[in-house]
Amino acid sequence: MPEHYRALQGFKDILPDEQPYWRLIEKTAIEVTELYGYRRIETPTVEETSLFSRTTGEGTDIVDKEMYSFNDRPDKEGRSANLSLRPEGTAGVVRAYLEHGMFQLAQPVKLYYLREPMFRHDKPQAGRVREHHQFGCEALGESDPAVDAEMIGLLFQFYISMGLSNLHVSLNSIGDRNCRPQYLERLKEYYLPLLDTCCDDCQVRFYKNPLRLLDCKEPQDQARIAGAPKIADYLCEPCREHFAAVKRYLDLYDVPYQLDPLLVRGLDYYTRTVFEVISTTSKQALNGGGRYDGLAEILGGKSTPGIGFGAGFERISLELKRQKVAPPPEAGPCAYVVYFGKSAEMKDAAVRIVAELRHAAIKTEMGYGDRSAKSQMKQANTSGSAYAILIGEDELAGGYVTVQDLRAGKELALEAKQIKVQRDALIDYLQKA
RNA sequence: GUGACCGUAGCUCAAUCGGCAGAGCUCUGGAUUGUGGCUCCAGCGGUUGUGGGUUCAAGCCCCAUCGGUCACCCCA
Repeated sequence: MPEHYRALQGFKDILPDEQPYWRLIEKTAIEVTELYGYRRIETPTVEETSLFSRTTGEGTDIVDKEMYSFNDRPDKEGRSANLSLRPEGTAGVVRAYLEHGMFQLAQPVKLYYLREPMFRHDKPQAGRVREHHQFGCEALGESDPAVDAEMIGLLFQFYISMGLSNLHVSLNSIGDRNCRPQYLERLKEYYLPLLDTCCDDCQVRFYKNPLRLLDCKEPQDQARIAGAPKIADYLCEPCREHFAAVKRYLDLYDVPYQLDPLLVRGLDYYTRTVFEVISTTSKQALNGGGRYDGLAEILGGKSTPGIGFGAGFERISLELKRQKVAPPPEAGPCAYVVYFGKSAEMKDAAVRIVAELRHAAIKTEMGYGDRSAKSQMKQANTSGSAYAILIGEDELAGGYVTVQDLRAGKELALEAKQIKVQRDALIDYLQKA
């Protein structure tokens, strides 16, 4: 047993000082998604492993190397299901859509999830932890490219509303099951004669996931990538039209975007539109998303188009700090009750005042532990409280309290910043102050 | 999974050639027995990540291990 417990590698405490950033993200996300007609959904953190392996894809790193999977306790027959902490949000939402018959509702069904923990057993680094939190949207049951553009527009508005800039939207279409296989053949034809000069990773990619050949960062392979056939030139007519419409609608939404023919995304279920929003300064993707028109069928539902994205709280928070966006500060208390003297009667009176103020929804703190008057005043000051409510022998006897304005400077004489307020008039006084 | 750098008080960091583990901040108390920010004093706080090794002597050198940071892979 360890002598001192520590959070697990890649698992982070989200401390009070960090919370204002997360609150800003949450507040903005709720405002913007609901503006666009999305409704909140929360799905379980744990699902059957196969839900992810069948959708995200065998062969992807997420499924093959990074899932937290375990056997459940066996049932009466001794069978135990293999479960996983979810590595991403889309599969669970689509499962819920099918399970609850949401295909019966008016389509599309537009859903969002917020601050949902996701788990991937990666090696931690900047903007990457093993338990991370995502804000995501999913629009199910509609293939209209207006939905694609709307979602990207929503996302862009979300970032701008928080005060971020220096972001760009990367956009591509990776075709569908009609045209992508043909493109992949052409890509492999192109790469085959060059293969033995490619980097080791690309040798593997060629067989495992040829689309990712375009993702290679090795300098030596950049020239080959530049000369490779582009999927945009091989899209079938429906995909081409869909992509053209997405771009047109994005213009109507005033969303600036950059076409990136090398953007392919790592999850198997994507079709047609794929997008990321990338920080220009850190080069890191704050979110990733795309259309997944075949996903519901994989899960045994009828063919249902869908599109979604997941955005990482940790990365957004990092970017807010990098861009020096200050979240709204936490509100300090309005009143800080200070009591002079250590009699039980005195402390009872102090506790009673604190209770009355809090019941009246006035944010109130008090000194604890019978600290000295000076010490309590110091704490009142550092708490950021607007007023100190002083109660001592005189006040107790006279049925009043002394209210001291802490925002007034120390230089002011006591009389100038203190006022006697009758006990039963205190709430009224503070509410009007 | 691969690689680089780094682990000293709650936080930020000192410690000369290997020679008594320190400071600032925070917190607590005090500087006229009931009055805030500045100042001053004091206190709390450490098995120098852990385990070995070299040495008269290790925070410092060596090995291992754990952890952190960053990059790659991958991805939010």
